[in-house]
Amino acid sequence: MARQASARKTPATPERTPPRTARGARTRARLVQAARTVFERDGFLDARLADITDEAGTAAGSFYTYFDSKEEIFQAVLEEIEEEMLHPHVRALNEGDPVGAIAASNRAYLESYQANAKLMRLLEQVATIDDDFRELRKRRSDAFMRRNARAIQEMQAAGLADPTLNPLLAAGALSGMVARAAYTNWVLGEGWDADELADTLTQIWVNALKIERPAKS
Amino acid sequence: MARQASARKTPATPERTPPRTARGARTRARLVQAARTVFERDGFLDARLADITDEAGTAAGSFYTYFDSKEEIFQAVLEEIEEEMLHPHVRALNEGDPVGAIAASNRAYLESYQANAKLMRLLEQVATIDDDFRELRKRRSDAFMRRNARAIQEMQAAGLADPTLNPLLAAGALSGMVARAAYTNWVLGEGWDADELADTLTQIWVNALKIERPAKS
Amino acid sequence: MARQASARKTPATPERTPPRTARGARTRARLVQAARTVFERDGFLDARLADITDEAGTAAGSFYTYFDSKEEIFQAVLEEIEEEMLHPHVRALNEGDPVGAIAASNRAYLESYQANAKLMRLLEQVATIDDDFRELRKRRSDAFMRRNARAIQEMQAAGLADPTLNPLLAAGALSGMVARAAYTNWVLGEGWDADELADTLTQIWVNALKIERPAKS
Amino acid sequence: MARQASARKTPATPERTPPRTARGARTRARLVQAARTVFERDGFLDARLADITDEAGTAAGSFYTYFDSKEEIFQAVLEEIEEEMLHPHVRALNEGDPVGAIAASNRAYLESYQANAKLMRLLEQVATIDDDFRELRKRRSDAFMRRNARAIQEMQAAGLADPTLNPLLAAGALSGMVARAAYTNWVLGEGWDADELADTLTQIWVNALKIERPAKS
DNA sequence: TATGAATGAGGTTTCATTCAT
DNA sequence: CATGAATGAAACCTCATTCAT
Repeated sequence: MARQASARKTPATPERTPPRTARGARTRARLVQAARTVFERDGFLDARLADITDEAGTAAGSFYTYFDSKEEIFQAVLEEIEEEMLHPHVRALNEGDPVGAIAASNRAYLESYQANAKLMRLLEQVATIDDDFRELRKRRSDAFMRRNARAIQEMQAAGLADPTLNPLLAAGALSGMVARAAYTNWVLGEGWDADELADTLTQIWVNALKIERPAKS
Repeated sequence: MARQASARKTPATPERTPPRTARGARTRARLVQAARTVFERDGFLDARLADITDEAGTAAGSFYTYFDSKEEIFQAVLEEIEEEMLHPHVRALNEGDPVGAIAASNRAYLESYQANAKLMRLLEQVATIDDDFRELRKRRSDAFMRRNARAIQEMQAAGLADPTLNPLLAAGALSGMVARAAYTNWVLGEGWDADELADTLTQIWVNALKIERPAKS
Repeated sequence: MARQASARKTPATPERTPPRTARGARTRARLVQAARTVFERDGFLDARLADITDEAGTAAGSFYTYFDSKEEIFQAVLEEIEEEMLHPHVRALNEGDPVGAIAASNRAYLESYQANAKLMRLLEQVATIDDDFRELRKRRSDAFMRRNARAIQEMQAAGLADPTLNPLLAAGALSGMVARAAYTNWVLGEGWDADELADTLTQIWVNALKIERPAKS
Repeated sequence: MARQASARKTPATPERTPPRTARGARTRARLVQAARTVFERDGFLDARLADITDEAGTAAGSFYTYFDSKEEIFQAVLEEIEEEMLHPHVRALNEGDPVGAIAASNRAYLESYQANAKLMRLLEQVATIDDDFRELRKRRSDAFMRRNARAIQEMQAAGLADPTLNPLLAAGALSGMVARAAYTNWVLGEGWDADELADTLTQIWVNALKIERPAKS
């Protein structure tokens, strides 16, 4: 009796037989789109599966053709927007112009955050609720941090940055600062001016690392 | 999953006839203590009122003698520990030794955060779930931020800090940095060394403000 | 998230905090009574928990105050009628009059079976569906069988029964024969005359064991 | 739990347009084979049509090309194995050697039961659940019983068996005994030795009928 | 015929909240 | 005030069955 409950909500297991039909793909896409709408409107917790299927215009049962849980469809929502959402900006802290690189990086992060503010708020909520997503988020910012740490090290090696700073910690702290500022401004609705904020963050970053502006202004 | 949609109960109305008898006061205290235990163990969402009354050793119905909702008892938990938890540290950014003051402030914040890590994680969760608590938290960090902004302004006026920084934004960014670092380290479990972290944060703060170390105290 | 499912349907764990109130005891009793009614009317499979709570006149949720599953309340139904149902008859195969003892035993079994035919049919169904109840039933008939085996051995030792029979197997086979005949007659509705059936079973039993009728008739 | 209430689909109407093409015949056969596998593995109740079509490697919808219900395909499974399963043994109770005939009959029954134990368990379950299959099973054992009854009558007429026994009832009881013993041993897993069991059953049968061993064959 | 997605009724389960004792 | 049982509105999830391709 009693069918075993199959393992649930695993961002670690994205495998699931994808739709084998064009119609299936369309339905799945409608569900993911609907989920995003509902999640952004109601938050993860208050979203009911029925809301999602209603919004998608499918029967309640159809949800389970593609997903096992709210977590799983949330995962799908995230994947769908991975690119537009994930810091696509840190290209080059270590070009010829470190200050410009930092400014560009910060600006890119803030813009992307602002553009996806609803989603970021959502992520913040889910990370708070679900350990798997917390881990996911942590892994991502760790990667981001490590990249920044490397950049700092290189600047230190090049004699451009304060050599007494622990590069990993400094990277962690400064990356966190930017992330937190974005959160404060667009999720909590602080109401800072986006440009001023970007400038101040960059200024702090540059000051903190004691970056020597090369000859040029 | 389920979990009823969180009814908005306002932390703005903490008034409620307090227990009239000694027995009542004791029961209420047991409930608050139990709530803290359960919240810290299971998180706000997964905590059921039944868990709390069980832990407190009272009947389910007794809960409503003192509280109207989970939010309200959470509020009570927060109040009970207001002192031990809330930045008891920002005493003196503007003493004669600004660097020392910043270092002390940061250290105090981190220590307090570490000591109450479970609770902070909890607050983070609840703020994510309940608009009223989000507001509450924001008001608090706003206050903190404004105090720091004033201190920065004073240092700028005294010629001790980079005058080109927007003091409000800088205060917001740097306060957020410290808060985020604490969260990363003790909620997400980053595993940084507490002393090194404190030192680095202070160093960044000092660098960022370009604080001139006075001749030496 | 997601509260763990607590272990289910265990006839092995009859422990559960009993009602602490008279009202509670009454409600529980009403539920068990209702369950019996519904089970006997609809069978175990087709009985819905809602049917039971409706019949008992309680709210749907009240079921879970006392039971975790349909299996568990079925267990309670069984316990409630343990005495009236369970072969309370095999007192004395080994009295002075073995034939009379066998006749009495068989007759008692058949009468009890007939009186509880609906329930026996139910048990048969549940044992077929649920391994735990299959085990339960097996343990019971094993005990019955062993008692009979002992009686047979004693008769063999006393020179009253065919000494070449394996007593355990013979006891198993003959006990099973009676049980099966009862099942055939009152569950499958064979329509044999109860007295004739009892006589024939006894006659077979006596013949099979080659019991020497003592001097008397 | 759930499991839709078993819709009564009548084994009495096995007629259904048989597959018109060779491919159709193959698909149908694959389904029946798969059904047997799944039924034996999971039991009738826990078998889902999806399990069967998966196992058969066909689409879910294809099921309905050949069957209307789980009951109907179960019926087909039974028909497919009618021969190997159904008492192919009662050839000759009434030959010159009644004891030998009984022994052979019992042995054959037991062997066949053991060989198809999984299926017998299944039948037991389904007969418990579905009235039509209960009827089916009853009709079969009735037939078996009547044949045995005739044999007993003949032996009685020939002066070879206890003339005071009601031949129908005795046949019913003794046939049931064998069936029950087989069930106990191979479905409930009693663990008796097959040969000893066969010998004991035969011995009981012979004793019960008081069969006079003829001078010797 | 075969396919595989879509459907939705039906049942279960949870738990905040009320209420009689 | 305390108790602990009763309530019932939500939600979830399954799977036989239908249907467009």
